[in-house]
Amino acid sequence: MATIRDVAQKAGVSVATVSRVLNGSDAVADQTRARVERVVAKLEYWPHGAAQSLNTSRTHTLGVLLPDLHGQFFSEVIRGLDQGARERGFQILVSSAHADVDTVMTGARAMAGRVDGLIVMAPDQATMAGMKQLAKRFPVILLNPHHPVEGCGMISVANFEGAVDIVGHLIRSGHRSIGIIKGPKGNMDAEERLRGYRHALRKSGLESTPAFEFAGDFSEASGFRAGLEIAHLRVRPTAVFATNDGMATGLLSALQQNGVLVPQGIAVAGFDDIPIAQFLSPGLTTVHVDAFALGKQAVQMLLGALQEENTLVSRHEILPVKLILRQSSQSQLKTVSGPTSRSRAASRPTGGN
Amino acid sequence: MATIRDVAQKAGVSVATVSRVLNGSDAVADQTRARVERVVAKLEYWPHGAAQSLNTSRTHTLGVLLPDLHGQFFSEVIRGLDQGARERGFQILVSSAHADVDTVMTGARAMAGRVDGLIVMAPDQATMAGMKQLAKRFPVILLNPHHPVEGCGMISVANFEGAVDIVGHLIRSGHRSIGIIKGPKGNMDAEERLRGYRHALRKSGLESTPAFEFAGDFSEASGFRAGLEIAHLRVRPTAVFATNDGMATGLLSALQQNGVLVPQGIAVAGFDDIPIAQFLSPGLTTVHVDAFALGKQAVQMLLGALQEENTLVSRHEILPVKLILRQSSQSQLKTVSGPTSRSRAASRPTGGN
DNA sequence: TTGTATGCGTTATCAT
DNA sequence: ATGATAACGCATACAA
Repeated sequence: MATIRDVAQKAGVSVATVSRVLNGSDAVADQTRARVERVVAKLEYWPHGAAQSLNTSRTHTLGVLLPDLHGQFFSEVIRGLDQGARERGFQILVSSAHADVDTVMTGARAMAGRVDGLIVMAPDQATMAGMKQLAKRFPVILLNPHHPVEGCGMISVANFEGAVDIVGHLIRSGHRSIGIIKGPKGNMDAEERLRGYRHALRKSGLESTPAFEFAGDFSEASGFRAGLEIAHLRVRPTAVFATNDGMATGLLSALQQNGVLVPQGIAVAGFDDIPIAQFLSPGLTTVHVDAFALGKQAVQMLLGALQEENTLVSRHEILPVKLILRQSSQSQLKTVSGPTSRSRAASRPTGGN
Repeated sequence: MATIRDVAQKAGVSVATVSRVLNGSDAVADQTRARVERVVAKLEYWPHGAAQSLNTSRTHTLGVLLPDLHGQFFSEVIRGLDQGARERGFQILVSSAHADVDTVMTGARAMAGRVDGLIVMAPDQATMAGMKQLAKRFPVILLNPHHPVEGCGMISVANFEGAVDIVGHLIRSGHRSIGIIKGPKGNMDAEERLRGYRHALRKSGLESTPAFEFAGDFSEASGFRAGLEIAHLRVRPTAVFATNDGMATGLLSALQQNGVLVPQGIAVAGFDDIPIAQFLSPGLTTVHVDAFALGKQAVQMLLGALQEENTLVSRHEILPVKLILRQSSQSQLKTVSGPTSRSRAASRPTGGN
């Protein structure tokens, strides 16, 4: 491939002049500019990114460190990141599947000299250890960090508030026996949503019983498993709060396969409002989190920090959430008396309880 | 941050020696190696990626160019790409939302000198123009390209075969009036699936009527719109093939909201087998595409090409697909005589015809 | 307005 | 076994 020297030679000018033309410097004669541009086009010259960043110390790239989670929520965040970046002429360098501190640091290490800043998604308890060290090296934005870190920008979803809201909604709808499907251990979103659930119960004089706190890991399959468990319970809760929509999807599926009607038999609520939530049947009551905005906002914060140094000292923003009411929580509790719902079976009863 | 020179100075050796230690050269005394390693650790020295790639001409990074589409399928492909890459010590540089040739080329241009190769996802008719030019500059892998390009590696999903398969299944189930929800224009997957649909009909002596070919763009919302249209039809097809699962999700939702039972009233089939497909109710009959494997395979092909030059000349692999039968297509056509299904209503009939 | 020369942080070649 | 030094491709301070 042609280098800047090839262009200079063929245009009969110095490399400095070519560089000026390329970078839009005004101090160059129109005539020579035209000549250089012609050669650039003919040679199909593209500047070498690594060489550029080597002496400008700017890469126009943002590093993104992801945990192993997948699903629609994360993919929306990444879309937001990418779009926010491209709007400002940046690209994103991704490294994912980070379980422990070591893999995170290895990923970050490979980004040294290749990124202008770092966005770390959902570092859990285990991976938080490295964040402080990273912050010495790059400007760092933490998304939903397990706890605050000095020197890092942070954006958190209003998990606690959202959980309080949605559980409050279930309580106001008349439910007194409300279960929860928890998320992965050590995960901040999971912990905060659980805390909000317990808080809302306590606030209303209800007790949170361990028997109705079901294990989950944010995957559809884990929601399905919890759903099976619930369907076969002798005494079921009248409502279940799945701490993310993926698990709510699995939960709905398990309940319906076992002849438990939603919302008549059990009300179901989720969290995240992923795109398909409104297309489930029944439509899923959930807490809307604008994942796309979360990504975009993170990029903006990071890019802001790149312009004016030292603006990043432990800045912490909260992304608000919003309750979305759909059919899955519209239970008419008064008309349901027995432990099981009325006898009309679900469309595909494949088992019972 | 510390550079290799700082390390060399503090360790009392030359930069060459430090470089040897870092790159595991054997020609260095144990004693000096230990000394250098100690200094590296103390200074927290991390090599500068851009500088390394400047003279090795290796970046250990793969560029990924994405179209504007999103959804679970794409996010799975990206997971596959990322995991395939990280297993071989590579990272991926992402640039998405490419509508036309110009934005694609701009994205690619920003990757010059920063990547060892390129993976371009689903270039449609409009963006195909630039591929040949890209291939002169990087090793390029095309995923589901609109048409073959000389000099590019290619991996395509067996779209045509899958569509023939699934429509054949509907026909074998007794359906003679089968509709389709089409994908975006110019998109290869969409075109091939449509072609397969028509082929399967023709093969069985059925006619494809324009009236039963509904517009769509692979989004849930477009599937929902098509579903509304179908629900309100005077004469409905007895089965509908949505050309991806996202649209099938929207379709199911619209049908159920309008009191059309699936599969009793209408059988539904999708394409892709995204993770939630099995958790929809009814479970979605679809064509399984291993999106994760697609991504991983693309990386393998690209890395293979990086090792042995010239192995990439128009190599074309096909990713096989597999029919997945679930409840959404289990119609008992014989027992259904009228234009509407039997009287037992859907769980939430909010409208109907 | 243009050219020369230096340096960005590495790796690799060639001496020693 | 180790060190000096020339690239890698570009931007820029300084000279002209």
